Amino acid sequence: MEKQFSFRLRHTQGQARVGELVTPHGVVATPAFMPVATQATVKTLTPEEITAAGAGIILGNAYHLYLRPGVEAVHRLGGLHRFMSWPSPILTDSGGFQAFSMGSLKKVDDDGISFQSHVDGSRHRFTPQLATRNQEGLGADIIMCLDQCIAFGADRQEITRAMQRTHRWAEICCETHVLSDQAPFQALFGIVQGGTFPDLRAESAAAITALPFDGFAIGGLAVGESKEEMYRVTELVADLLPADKPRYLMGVGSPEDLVESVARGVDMCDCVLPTRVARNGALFTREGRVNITNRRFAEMDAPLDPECDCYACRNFTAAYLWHLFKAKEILGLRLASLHNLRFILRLMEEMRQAIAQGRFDRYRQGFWNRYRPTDEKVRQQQKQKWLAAREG
RNA sequence: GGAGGGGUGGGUGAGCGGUUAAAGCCACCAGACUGUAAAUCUGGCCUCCGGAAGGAGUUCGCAGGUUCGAAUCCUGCCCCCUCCA
Repeated sequence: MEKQFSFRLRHTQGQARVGELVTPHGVVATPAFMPVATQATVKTLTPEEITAAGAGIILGNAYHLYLRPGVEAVHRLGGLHRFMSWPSPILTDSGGFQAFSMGSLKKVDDDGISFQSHVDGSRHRFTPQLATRNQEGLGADIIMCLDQCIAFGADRQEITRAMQRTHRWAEICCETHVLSDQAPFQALFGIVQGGTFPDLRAESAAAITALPFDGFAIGGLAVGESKEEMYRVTELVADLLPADKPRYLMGVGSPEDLVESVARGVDMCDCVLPTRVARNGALFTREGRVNITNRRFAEMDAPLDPECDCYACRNFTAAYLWHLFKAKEILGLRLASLHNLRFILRLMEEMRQAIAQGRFDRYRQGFWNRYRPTDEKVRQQQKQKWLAAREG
């Protein structure tokens, strides 16, 4: 049976590209941002709301769904789309990233990842085969290879070993998936690793693009390196990926990073940032991020962002959002999530349009003329503190 | 009228002679969050100087006293609460 997945490149301007992902659940315009629905839900939002915000594809997580409610359960309940009542395309992550983010609960060897459930402490093991079968069982439109993600700061030897494992696992995922009866309905993406070492990235890109993948992801970024480094590696890898396949930069999603990634030829991104940050009161505006809990919003009798067309900004004042957050009302989390998602998805729409019309450079410049990102030093400091707090 | 308990920083509430400008929690003020162990975490929060380290000055109902030293002990006064009449 013929593969029900393809990628069509429509326009390019410089490195930036506009295209379409054709999947069994519909066509997605790229560059696309995928809101993250880790546990079969984009936290606080309904599928209708996510769609209304402009999302054409979302990301689910095979690690979390494997643990709860279980791949078999989702399968029996009609697959992930039906289970969560999401009609559009879904991409699932393999669980490789969890092995990175869950610290002491996991142990990686050459053949897979052994880990303890963060839910009940039970012991499990993911191999490339199982990670692939899990995602086949969930029924996503696009599934990801199991890979090993390494934190920034690891030494070259460790990065190399993780990269080599990722390559070996990629072969196994390909071999496993091609035999599946799901193969015609699912795209399989490989993941390039290699940290911030240019030669390792090149080596990884060569190894991964040699395999019969439907698309290619850049993994192992946004894990602590500076933005300059992240952009540098993104550019380097994107240039080494085939032009006729989609390129997916994993885990990236601040407004400025999306603009810079698209400028370097990235077609897909996903990120928890817009929704997570929203739940903590940080909202995107054209000028940068603001904390809605700040005193200055207490009596602002106007939308947070008058230029925003999201449900929250069309219907409520900043003062009301401030109140909801101060009172810890659930609606605040929902409206904030809706706003940030709409901000990001609109940014993507605007970029697609700008590229198609050959004015992306100007658009990008216009973005930077207004947008002030968070101070890099502050980010690094707080990140360290966050990690320390989680350990202790 | 009789018996007892208590008054601590915006709130609550530890402390009961020095290591206490005074725990913790809440509130308040700010910051962070990038393939979600996240509606979480980190700072600040008497006043003044300092970016910070730190320094100086005023604090534990009010007024006296004991002591080298008091939120902590003593005396008086003012409030509050519980039980019995």
